[in-house]
Amino acid sequence: MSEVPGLRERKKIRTRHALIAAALELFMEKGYEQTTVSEIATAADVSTRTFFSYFASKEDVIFHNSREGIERVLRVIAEPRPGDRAIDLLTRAVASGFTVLALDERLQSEIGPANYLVMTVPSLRARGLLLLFESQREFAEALHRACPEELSLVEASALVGAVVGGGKLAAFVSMSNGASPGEMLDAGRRASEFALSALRAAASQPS
Amino acid sequence: MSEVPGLRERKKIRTRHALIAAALELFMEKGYEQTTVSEIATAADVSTRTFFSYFASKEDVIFHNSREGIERVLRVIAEPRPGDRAIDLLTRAVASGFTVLALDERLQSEIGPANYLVMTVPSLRARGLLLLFESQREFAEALHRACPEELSLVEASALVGAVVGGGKLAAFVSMSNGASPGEMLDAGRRASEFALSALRAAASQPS
DNA sequence: CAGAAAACTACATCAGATGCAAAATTACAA
DNA sequence: TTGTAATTTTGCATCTGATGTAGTTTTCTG
Repeated sequence: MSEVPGLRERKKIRTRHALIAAALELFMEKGYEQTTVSEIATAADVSTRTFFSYFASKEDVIFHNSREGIERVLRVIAEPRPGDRAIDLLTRAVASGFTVLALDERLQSEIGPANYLVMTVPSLRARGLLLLFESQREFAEALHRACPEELSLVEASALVGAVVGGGKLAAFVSMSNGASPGEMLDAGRRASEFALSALRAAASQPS
Repeated sequence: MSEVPGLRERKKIRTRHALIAAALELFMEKGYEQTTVSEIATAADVSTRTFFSYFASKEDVIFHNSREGIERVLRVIAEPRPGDRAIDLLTRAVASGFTVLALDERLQSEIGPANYLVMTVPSLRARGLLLLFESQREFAEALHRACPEELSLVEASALVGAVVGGGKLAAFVSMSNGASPGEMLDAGRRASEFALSALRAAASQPS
C-alpha cells in the first residue's frame, strides 16, 4: 500500500485541481452560464477536449466530491451497534451527515463557492437535487438492509425521505432568507432532528 | 367572458397539442435522448424554430401542465377554515395533492407516459425534482402566511419538506420495485400521512 | 534507450438553444 | 373586399456542450 504515485498520477491530480480551481474562479467572477468550458480549459492550460476526460460535464466540476459524504453516511447506516433500531441508525446518520457538512464548511475555498452556485444556478440546483435524491435511495436501501425485519424498503424510504426532505427544505429556505452558511446548516439540522424525534415517538407509540 | 377564441388562438392550441402528442409518442417509441427536437417538430408539421416558441426546452414538453396541481394545493393552504392549525392545513393539502395525482392518473394518454419518462430519464428526473422543490418552497411560504404566529417560515419548511420528502421517496422506491402506478401513489400517500401523524403528535406534545 | 501504455490534442460532428429578419398568416377597419 | 397592422412562422446564422476518432506527445517499464 501507499505506493508513491508516479509522475503520471501526480500530473493528473494537478490538472484536475487546476480545472476545478479555474472553473470555480471563473464561475464566481463572471457567472456559471457565462463561463464556457473552453475558457476553463484555457485557464487550466489544457485543451477543451481534455476537460471532458476529467469531468463528464460542466456541471460535474461542482459535484466532484459529493460521493465522499454520501459514503460516510452509508457506512454509519451499514454498521449498526447492538440493540440499534432503525430510528437510532437514522439519528446517527443524520448527526454524521451534518458533521461532514460542517467540516466541509471550513474548506471555504471550494465548498463555499460550490454551495453558493448550487443555491443560485437553477441547472446546478436540479443536478444537486438529483444527486441527493439518488443518495436517499441508497440510504433507504442501507437502512432496510440493516433492519430487514423492522422495516420494509418502502417504509425505510418514508423515514429517510421525511428526515432528509425536512432538513433540506429548511436549510434552503433559511439561506434564501439571508442566513449565513452556519445558520443554514443549523436550520437544516434542527429540522431533521425534529422530524427524527417525531418519527421516533410515532414508532414507539403505534396508533 | 367566454369569448369565442379566434382562429389564431385555436391554431395555437392545436399545434401545441400536436407538439405534445408527437413528442410523447416519439419519446415512448424510440427513447427521450434518441428523439431530436427536429423530429418532434416535423411530426407536428412545424419548423424546429417554432417548437422553441411553444416550449423553452425539450424537457418542458413533459412538464407543461405541472403548474395546475401545484396551484390547487396552494389554494387549499391559502384558504384556512376557522380553527385550523398548520398541521390541519397540511393534512388537507396532502389529501388534495394526492387526489390531483390520482385523477390525473386516469389521463393515461398524457400523464402515464410523462410519469414513466420522468422515472426513467435522469435529466427529466432532475428537472422534476427541481420543480417539486420550488413548489415546496411555495407551499412552505403559503403555510407560513396562513399561520404566521404558529410557525416561522423555516419551521413551515421543515414540516412541508418532511411530508413531501417522505411521500416522494416512498413513491419512487415503490415504483422502482415494480409497483403499479396505483400502488406507487398509495405508497406515497401512506408515507406522507405517516409523517403527518407523527408531526401532529409531536406538535401537540412538545417535548 | 526502445517499445508499450496512457494521456493529450486537434478535428469533425451533432443536438439543443437563441437572435434576427424576411415571409406568411390572421385580424380588423374603411 | 381590400389594404394595413399585428402576430406567427420560418429559415438562417451562430453559439455552447458533448462525443467519436485518429494521431501526437508524454510517461512508464524493462
